[in-house]
Amino acid sequence: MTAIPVRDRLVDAAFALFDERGYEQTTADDIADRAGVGRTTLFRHYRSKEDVIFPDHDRLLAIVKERLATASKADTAIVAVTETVRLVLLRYVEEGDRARLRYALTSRIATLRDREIATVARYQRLFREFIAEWMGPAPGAALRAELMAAAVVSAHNHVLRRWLRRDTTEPAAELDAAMTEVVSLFAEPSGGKSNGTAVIVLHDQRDPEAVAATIRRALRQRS
Amino acid sequence: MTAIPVRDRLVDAAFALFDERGYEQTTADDIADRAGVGRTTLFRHYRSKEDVIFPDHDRLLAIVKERLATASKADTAIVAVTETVRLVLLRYVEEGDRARLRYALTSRIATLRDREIATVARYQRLFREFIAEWMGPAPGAALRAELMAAAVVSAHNHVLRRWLRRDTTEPAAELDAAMTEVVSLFAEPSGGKSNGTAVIVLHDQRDPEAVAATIRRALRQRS
DNA sequence: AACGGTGCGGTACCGCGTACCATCGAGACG
DNA sequence: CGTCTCGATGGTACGCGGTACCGCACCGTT
Repeated sequence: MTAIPVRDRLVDAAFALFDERGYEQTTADDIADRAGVGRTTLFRHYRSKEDVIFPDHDRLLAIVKERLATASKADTAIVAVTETVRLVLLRYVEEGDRARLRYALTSRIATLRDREIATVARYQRLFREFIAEWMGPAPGAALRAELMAAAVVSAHNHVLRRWLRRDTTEPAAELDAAMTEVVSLFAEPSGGKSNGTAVIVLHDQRDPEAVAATIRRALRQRS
Repeated sequence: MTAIPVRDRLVDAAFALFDERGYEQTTADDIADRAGVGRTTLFRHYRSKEDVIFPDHDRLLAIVKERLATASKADTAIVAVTETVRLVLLRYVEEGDRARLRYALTSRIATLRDREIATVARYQRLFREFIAEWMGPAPGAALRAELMAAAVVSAHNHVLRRWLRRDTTEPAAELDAAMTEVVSLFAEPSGGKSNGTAVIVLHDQRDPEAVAATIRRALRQRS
């Protein structure tokens, strides 16, 4: 009769009840009852009441870790990060309206919002460790790795939220653009060791003084 | 006899017990008992068991909000952010060993770590809103504001953790350096509107090609 | 001395999460 | 076909965090 697995029935019941009565007004018994199972079974499949409406982060975290680990070539590090972030974004997008309903809940309920933030921090940690290893033990690299990891995750969340709010229908393209901006923020000059004088002539829509200021800043940050 | 206020006694008891038995092995009754009060009194002063060992974030959040709100001059926006971040850092540093003990706990106990992360996110939100308003409704400003807020908070946390781990004795100076790096990352050319061609001649220790690449990147991120 | 406010303790209750045990159904095997 | 095993389920009881409510003692005021 009910070919739908217990886990899925619990998820459906939880989303429906949270939407109807609100999160705090829904007890674990309510969810189990609507799913047609006992309360024990609920906690057997999900660690907590919150877990029911959150995707399987453990699995996705493992995927991210694996994806980053299998990219040791120094040159492809940024590519690995970008592709991994896109992978995570697409996971959410695939969920469709379910992700939007979760977003509506996390926007209203402080408990769920905190939970979401905590999981995001775990992703950020993976990216930070990867970037830090990629940058090596240079002085200031730890800070730069932390800043870059934060930027990567923020870019992802920014685009994801825009998609959740239906502000965009092309989340993948927007993520690429956002990641391009992130990479350009942290781009370092290539490691050429020779000394010299640079003379650059360029056409730009802005005030030459402003351009010169930009250049001075860009070079200063490298020293 | 006991001139020490109830609130402080509870904090002392909580830190001591968490350190001795661990967080989960300590019940709310244990804390109240050691503080010489009833369990009811504990929850009258602190919203939850976790709250006892966390500083008064509500108050500090209000201070941050107020500090940012009283800085509308466009030119001093970065200064306002920097000074506000330093203000928060000094709050922690003033706590001394108590902050370090809390750090030891948040490093081990997932529940407390998640709590800490959630509060940090609230600070980040304040900075994001302030920076976004400062940047105005320009296209891409929302993303840049989010990235910058994340960077500001990450820089703060990076330096704070270094101080907590006794990796530095000059947290304020290190924060200034970190914030300088953050600002340089996000520095924009001044808003001159005129068109023109820039010719720049500069002396630099690096390969002219590398310098040119840096400049192209710096200008591209503006478009 | 009567009064009201304030801080505290005690009790009861709800709900989450865990531990433990009983049960049932689907094969495996004699 | 009977029985045994095993995995999944349900039920019960418990610990603990957090809330609501009530009663009490200690204040200063009038």
